[in-house]
Amino acid sequence: MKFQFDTNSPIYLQIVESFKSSILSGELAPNSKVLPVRDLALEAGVNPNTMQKALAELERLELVRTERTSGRFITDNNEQIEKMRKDVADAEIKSFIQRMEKLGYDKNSLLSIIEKALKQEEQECQ
Amino acid sequence: MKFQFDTNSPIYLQIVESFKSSILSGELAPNSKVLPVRDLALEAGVNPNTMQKALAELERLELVRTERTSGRFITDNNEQIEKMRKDVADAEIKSFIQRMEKLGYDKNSLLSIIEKALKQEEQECQ
DNA sequence: ACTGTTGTATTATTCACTTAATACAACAGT
DNA sequence: ACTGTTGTATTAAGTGAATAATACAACAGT
Repeated sequence: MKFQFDTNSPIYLQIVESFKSSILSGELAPNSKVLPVRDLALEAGVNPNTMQKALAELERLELVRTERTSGRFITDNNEQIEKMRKDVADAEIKSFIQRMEKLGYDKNSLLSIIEKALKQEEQECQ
Repeated sequence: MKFQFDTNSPIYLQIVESFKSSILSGELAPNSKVLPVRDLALEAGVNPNTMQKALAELERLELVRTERTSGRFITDNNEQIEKMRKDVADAEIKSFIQRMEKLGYDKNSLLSIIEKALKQEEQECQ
């Protein structure tokens, strides 16, 4: 798990978002073990305190649980995961539409533009 | 022009983005006059220094020019505006697709989800 | 020439994020 | 019981964003 940070928002929040996506997509399986804080910090190239802050936030979101002192685990609440996944996707879409509209694209033009972008990406991946 | 800031990225950058969209969409007409820094700061509820920093960045991006001491004006370079608008939209779409894919949505499911969201929003606006 | 409006520069303070270096607490495995 | 691995807490220092309070510089309009 490699992180690439941008300088314009707190690192720990970028870590939270990265984990969140991985958990919601299932890339990190429910109930699977999370690496120790120190290892994760080393891997991501950040201070252990920063990683700890990110994990504490993930715990607050109930995406991760702590079993002192065996370590941390991805939540096993599949319903919660599926619900959050839908909520996050919904928010993502809404914010995307809003930003595109502020750029002057109306709802009609949006669909065709996205279609074009998707087709282009498919070709590039081949 | 009202701003609503979130706490997780620098205010001055959020201001830059807001102006940028308004300029690229044409909401702020080319060559039109920009309000004085102090007024804008007051309107946005931020410190004049913060607004000044945002405007300096917009100038660096050549979206705004300064005529000391008449004030600031939106650029009149329409080609540049149109080019930037396309570039920004393209980046916006790419980043959106990438984030949705990290959430586990493949390209096929994306289109239908967006269609649904667009239809839903149209109804809500009526 | 004067005055007001404009952008710009300077200095200081506060606050959150980040790093750093430790120390402590709880338990699993032996 | 011992040891190592885990999470957690604490204190300090450095950095950049934001605010605050001024002061200065350049010109337009009169």
